[in-house]
Amino acid sequence: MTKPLVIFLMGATASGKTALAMRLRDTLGCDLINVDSAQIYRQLNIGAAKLDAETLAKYPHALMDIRDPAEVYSVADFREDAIAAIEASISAGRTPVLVGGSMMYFKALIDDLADMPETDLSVRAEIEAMAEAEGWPAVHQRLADVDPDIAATIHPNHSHRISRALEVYLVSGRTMTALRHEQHAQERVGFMDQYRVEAFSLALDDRAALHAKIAMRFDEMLAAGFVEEVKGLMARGDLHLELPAMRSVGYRQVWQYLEGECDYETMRERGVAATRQLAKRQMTWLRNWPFPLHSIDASMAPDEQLQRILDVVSKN
RNA sequence: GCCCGGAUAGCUCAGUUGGUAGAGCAGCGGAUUGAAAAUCCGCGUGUCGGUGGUUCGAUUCCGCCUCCGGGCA
Repeated sequence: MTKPLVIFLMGATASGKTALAMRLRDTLGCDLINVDSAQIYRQLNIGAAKLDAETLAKYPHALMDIRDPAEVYSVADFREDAIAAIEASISAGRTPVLVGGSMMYFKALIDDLADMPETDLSVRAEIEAMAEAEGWPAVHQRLADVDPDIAATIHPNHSHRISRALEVYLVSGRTMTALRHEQHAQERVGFMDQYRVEAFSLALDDRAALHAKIAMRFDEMLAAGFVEEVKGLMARGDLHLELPAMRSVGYRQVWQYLEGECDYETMRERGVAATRQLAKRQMTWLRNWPFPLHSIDASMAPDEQLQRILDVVSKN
């Protein structure tokens, strides 16, 4: 019994992964599944580098436009949705292709997540208030009192991770360490055992060229009406900068510009810099990925990129 | 042409009462178990504009030069 093929197309921002995915679909007739934490949201279009509606109709992506920007989508939500989409594709006799740059989403997919309580926003707010009053190192100390093992792996300033670990304990009465032990003790069938995963890493290795491309693309977004798009989101009245959707690269900077925090040119520079930093973090994930990736340099000709995937996939 | 103020890291600037210098941002590397395009950690040699002088020693004081602001003509 051969395992069903699942293709990962993991790329840093501005590496051309969307174009490659479209060619792959043209060639193999595969199903595209979005792995981008910003494209999950409706109304995040230009700044999220989302394909236009017309193209999306021809190249449908599962898990795209599935949340309102006021909502919070989590990596656990993603894992569940992605597995459903993968299963649907396979049972329809096609090959699922997961395309995107949210590396933690890919990571959670292959490694599974421990069975932990979902985020509780009110508990998170309590922890936030605690940090406000005493500082994160103090909150970290509280975490160390109940779960020293996890605290030892988290830096005293690492707000989000401290918050989450403490939240798990406050909500469930169980420590993250204990829950992770349980996870590892279970004999669950792993993602990698279940599917034949062929993972491709797409990045532009020439850093100067990558930076130039990022700047160019951000300018194109501005020319396409990115500021207007954010203005529209602001005008809804129910969105704010604390929401994950509005913290996305570019959206945050344009939002701050619209609030008068900086001038246009500064906004542009900050937006471009934030994109560069995102690409760098994505490349850190790819460089240190737990299993070997088939790497494709983004400067390769499109046909060559496609051929590289076909060569790997057609083996066996 | 004259007067005043600048010239220090890729950028904005601080500083050295004379002993060759440090912040923020950017950049680079790393971490990552329900916010992840998030969040956090680590990394700072740069003819201190040029050139002469004073000095044991000048980026620092003095002269001249160059460039950039502002003012007066």
